[in-house]
Amino acid sequence: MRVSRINQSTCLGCDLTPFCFNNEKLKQKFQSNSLPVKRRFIIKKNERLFSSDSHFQYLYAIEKGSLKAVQSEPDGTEVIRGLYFAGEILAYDAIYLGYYHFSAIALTEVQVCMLDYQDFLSCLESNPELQRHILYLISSQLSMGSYLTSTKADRKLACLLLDLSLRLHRNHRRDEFELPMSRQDIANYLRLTAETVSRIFTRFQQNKMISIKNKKIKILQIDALKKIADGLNLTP
Amino acid sequence: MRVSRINQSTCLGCDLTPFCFNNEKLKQKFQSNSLPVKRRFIIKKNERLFSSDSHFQYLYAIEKGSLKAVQSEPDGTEVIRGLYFAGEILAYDAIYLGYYHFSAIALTEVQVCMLDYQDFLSCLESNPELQRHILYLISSQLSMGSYLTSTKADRKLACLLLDLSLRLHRNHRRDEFELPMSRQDIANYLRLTAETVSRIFTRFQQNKMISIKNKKIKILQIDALKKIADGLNLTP
DNA sequence: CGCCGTATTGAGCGCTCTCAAGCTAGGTGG
DNA sequence: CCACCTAGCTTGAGAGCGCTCAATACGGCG
Repeated sequence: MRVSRINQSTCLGCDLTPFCFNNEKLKQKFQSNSLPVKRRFIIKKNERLFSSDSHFQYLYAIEKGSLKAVQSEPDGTEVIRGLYFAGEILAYDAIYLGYYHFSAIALTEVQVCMLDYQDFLSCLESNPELQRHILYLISSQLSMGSYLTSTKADRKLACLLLDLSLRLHRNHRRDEFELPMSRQDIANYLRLTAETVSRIFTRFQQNKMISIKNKKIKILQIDALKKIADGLNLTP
Repeated sequence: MRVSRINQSTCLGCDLTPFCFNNEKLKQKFQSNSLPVKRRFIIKKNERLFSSDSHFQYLYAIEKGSLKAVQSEPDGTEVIRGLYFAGEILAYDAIYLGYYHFSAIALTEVQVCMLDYQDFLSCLESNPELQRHILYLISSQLSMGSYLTSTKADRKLACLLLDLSLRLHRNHRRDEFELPMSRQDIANYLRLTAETVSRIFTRFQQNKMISIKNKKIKILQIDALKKIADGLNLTP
């Protein structure tokens, strides 16, 4: 992994910012020598943050950019098991397993911050607010990507677009955004083919629900999109 | 909800047993008046433990029996979002939402134990071991049911059978067990139809991988079943 | 024994996949 | 500047898997 250390002062924040180990609040509570080891760095597009099956030691906070979680199937194919965006924490599932469940690969240039899990646990002991917060954060992961179980391709794609429109900008929805991934990656994540994704995109455009220019997406009728995401066909 | 209080001495254990509030270890640490409110009771088959959208207050530990997590879709249909078995804790996802995401309905007679979440958090503050344990438990939920995203019906069903063979007996695999649910429930959970489930069951039997007598399942060739679960067709 | 909900089996349809052929955008070199 | 190249995207035709609808078989229970 190529690592460029960057200035500490450039922190862009994440889900743990209110409890960040750099915060003055926490500095007062702990001796500074007990603060978690922390490094912040940038990886380039298509580079790997960590590899599947490697030993779990760090949680990663994404400050900027997007990542995909890639898992190898027994038959050799690779499936995308998750998408992660700026502000989010990566690798909660490894807490249980003890190793990373998947490889994390940058979809764009990515700025991350690594948190030593053991140090994190030490911090947790004397910080009840952080205890509550981390349970809250992990709990939120349980309902993520539940739309993947849908059997309808247009429904899955509508859900993904709504998901992206929120999560690409730290849960502030925007009706205009840039797809951080290829059609093939979208298809892989949704368990479809790139052809099907392409066909549904054109259908959505014909219905004037969205417009697409390369990777630039604009949601034109969010209510119509939400109806499809809810499994309600416009023409039942 | 009909509730039959039962004797405290009949506790059958759960994932939190090593840290149970009844444990002598913990009794020594806390004043007994600060111990979480706790009730243990039994609900009958098809009865509801809690309802979707109702206010989250309790986590539930299943001591005995099986439950399904049922969610209503906007179009009125109901989908099964999860299955829960003896020893497991229910409703982690509600921590984030503040309300229950789904209704929990008993597939069999069920014995549960309710844990007030606020009291649980209070307990957590002074118990670092429990802090680690609860993160471990919630983390384990993140990889649960990941096979639902598979697109192949036989693969999903093979995964479910292997899942059940483990989780029905507190993670001790048995090659012989009783299906706790109907074909329709299986189909609903796997996002298939009851007909497809039935057809695949007969195919699995013809291949001598399993035998079925009503709800009694016996796994005859676990390796063959695992190959299908891994997405490796026997005749590629 | 007869009833009714559940499970199995069959025939035909539709959605998504497969395979194959164009198309577009962005980059390279003459 | 433009011809070319390549990877990604789009579009089309046909096949396959799971769904729909319908009929039949089974099993628990009165």
